[in-house]
Amino acid sequence: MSRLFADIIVDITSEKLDRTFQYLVPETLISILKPGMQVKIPFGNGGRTIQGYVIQMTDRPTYDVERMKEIVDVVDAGNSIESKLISLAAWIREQYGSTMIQALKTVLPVKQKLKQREERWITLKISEEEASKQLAIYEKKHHVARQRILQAVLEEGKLSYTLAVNKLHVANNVLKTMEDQGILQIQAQTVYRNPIQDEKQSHEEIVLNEDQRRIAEAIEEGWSRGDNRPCLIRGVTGSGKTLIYMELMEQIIREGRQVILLIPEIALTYQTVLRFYHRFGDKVSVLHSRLSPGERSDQFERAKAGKIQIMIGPRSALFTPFADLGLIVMDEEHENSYQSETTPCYHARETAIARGELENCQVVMGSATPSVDAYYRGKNGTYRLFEMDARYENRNLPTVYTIDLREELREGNRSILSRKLQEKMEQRFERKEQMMLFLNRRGYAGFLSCRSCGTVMKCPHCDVSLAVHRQGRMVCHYCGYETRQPQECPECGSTYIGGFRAGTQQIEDIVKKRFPQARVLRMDLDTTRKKEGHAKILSAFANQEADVLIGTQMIVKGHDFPNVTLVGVLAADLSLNMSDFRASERTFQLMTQAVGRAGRGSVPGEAVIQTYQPEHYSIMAAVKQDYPAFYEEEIGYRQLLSYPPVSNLFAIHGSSMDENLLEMGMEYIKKFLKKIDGEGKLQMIGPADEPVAKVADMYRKVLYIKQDDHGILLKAKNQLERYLEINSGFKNIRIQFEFNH
DNA sequence: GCGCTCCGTGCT
DNA sequence: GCACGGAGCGCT
Repeated sequence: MSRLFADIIVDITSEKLDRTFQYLVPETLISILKPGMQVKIPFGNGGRTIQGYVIQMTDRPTYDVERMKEIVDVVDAGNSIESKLISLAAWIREQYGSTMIQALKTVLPVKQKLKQREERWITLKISEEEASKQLAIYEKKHHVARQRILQAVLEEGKLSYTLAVNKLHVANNVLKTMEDQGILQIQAQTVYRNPIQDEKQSHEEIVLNEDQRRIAEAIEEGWSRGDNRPCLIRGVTGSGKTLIYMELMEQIIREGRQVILLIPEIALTYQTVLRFYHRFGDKVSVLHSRLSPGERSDQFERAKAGKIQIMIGPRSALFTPFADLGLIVMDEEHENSYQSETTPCYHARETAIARGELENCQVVMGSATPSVDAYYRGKNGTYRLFEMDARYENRNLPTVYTIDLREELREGNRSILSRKLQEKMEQRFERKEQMMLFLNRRGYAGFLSCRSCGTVMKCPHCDVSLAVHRQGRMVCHYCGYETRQPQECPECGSTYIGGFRAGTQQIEDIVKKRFPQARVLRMDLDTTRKKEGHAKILSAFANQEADVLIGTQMIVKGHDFPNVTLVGVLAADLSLNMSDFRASERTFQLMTQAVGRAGRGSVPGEAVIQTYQPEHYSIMAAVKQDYPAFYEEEIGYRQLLSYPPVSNLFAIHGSSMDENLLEMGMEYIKKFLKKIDGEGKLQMIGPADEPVAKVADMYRKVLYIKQDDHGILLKAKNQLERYLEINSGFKNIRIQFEFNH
């Protein structure tokens, strides 16, 4: 009879031990033991017993069986926070395809060495006079190391410990002895940084308006009768969703439970956090990307110890180890920063709901423009859907002008600024009001369109636009279809045909040339690369040090400038023609946000949207700020083409330094999937090059699989995982999985 | 993370 | 030659 072995991870919180160790499974545990379980194992030479997590079980040993130790026992972790988070890691692993270690590391952050945030200082404990005497004694005794150190402390007064050891070559034990003798003092300054500065908590009474109260009460009423479905609030910008969150949070805190508030990284500004701090005081803590891993685990420790009740942060805050988590709030649910870009590629929305189910906690999401996925589930009853259409303080919607760029060209205006936009800009300069010009450019692969009739070159098989590559090639990133770039438009025959490639820099030049008096600020990757560059530009603009702010997506997300009364969208099509089935959705969201930026103060705002496709539903709906209209159109297309959320799309991403090997590997994967899929249930597209086909010398390909039933896809994924593991041919290919991304 | 071994250092 | 203690290693 063959023996059973278990790969066990010993202690995830230590960097040095983030790998597995193999143990024998005793007879008595064979039928009980499962991956994810906590076990007691002997570890190290001292024969001590510690706890570990079973990652996977196998009958093939990878270590000398003679030297292998046996699992002692299974630990009943019961309801501990760790065991809940480990179940969540197991869920992530299953859903998104990664190793258990990767999943565990995502969920339980690795502790950094303590020394990183500890700076030790050496000072004199005796008077300088006594020190001089001591120095003479050392000289006599030929204690050179002690002489050196004492001399240095006498001169400097204060000496860094690491400097003393490294530069002065003084051994640690020497310093220890001198400390013991009462000559030196070694102080460790542990820097605990609370991200929020101490500010006064104002207990101002906040009153919800009728709409807000209605929704808050409805949600709470549902909870009280045991309805644990996630809640989705669609409320137009300025309808006061935050107040509803606060009301619900207050309720949960009163019950003695804790809350996680997820917000997109980009919205994590001081002002946002301050609002919650004012309301909830030092119960609140904040995570953000600037925190070092050590500081991050500090925050998690504080949460675990019950020192805070509310954690605010980006998607990783989702894994805060609260003992009795009662509510996860997810603001701006549609934001794509909720999608993890590194393995495991989890989505915070789905993962939040999974955690909610595991820990019996509620999930509330909100957005002015919910993702089609979430709204679809709201409509079909998987989520509870609440809608608010009235604007808070009854501010008016901005007036929106749609400009057809084809017409502009026909009438002889080749500038990127339409005549309407120029006219509106002129007015703002006269009235000393501010304006924003928004270029929704993302990625580098441009598309090709006819400047005369607006026709966009599309893939004949996939209904996505073709991406322009070098040497006049056009490629479909979904199926790999490739064609030569035409010299004239296939629809109207015009030769005025080209890719749209203007950047923010060019636009800045054009604006300065047209309006020499303009004070212009530009915000894009170049100008925000420097530390705090982002905040500097925004505050300069807020202080009205400039009239025009030109930028990409980042300028339209969550920043309120009361004096901005005009927003210009330079080319709405740029995000519309990305080769991606979510292009329309993203365009609608961006347009809606952009338009929403105009007129946040008392003066009514205006917006100009320039486009080659003014009749496109996502632009027409954005102009009217009409989410339901957009959704109805969009879901129709998704249904027609079997895209998520109606169907499921499973992506297998492969990357390798060796292009041929990668191509072969991806074909093998396809063959394997065809083999296990006897009835032809899996609809495969590709393999094809990724939109960016080569990154840092790694070639990248992708294979898509469509299937209505998520379960069938999961099964195929699990079988494929086993296949990849067994076949050594895949050693030099990195395979990543993604669901519905 | 923890115990073990190795080795530099201090002292006689 | 011996005692001490820190650094680094390996743990299945």
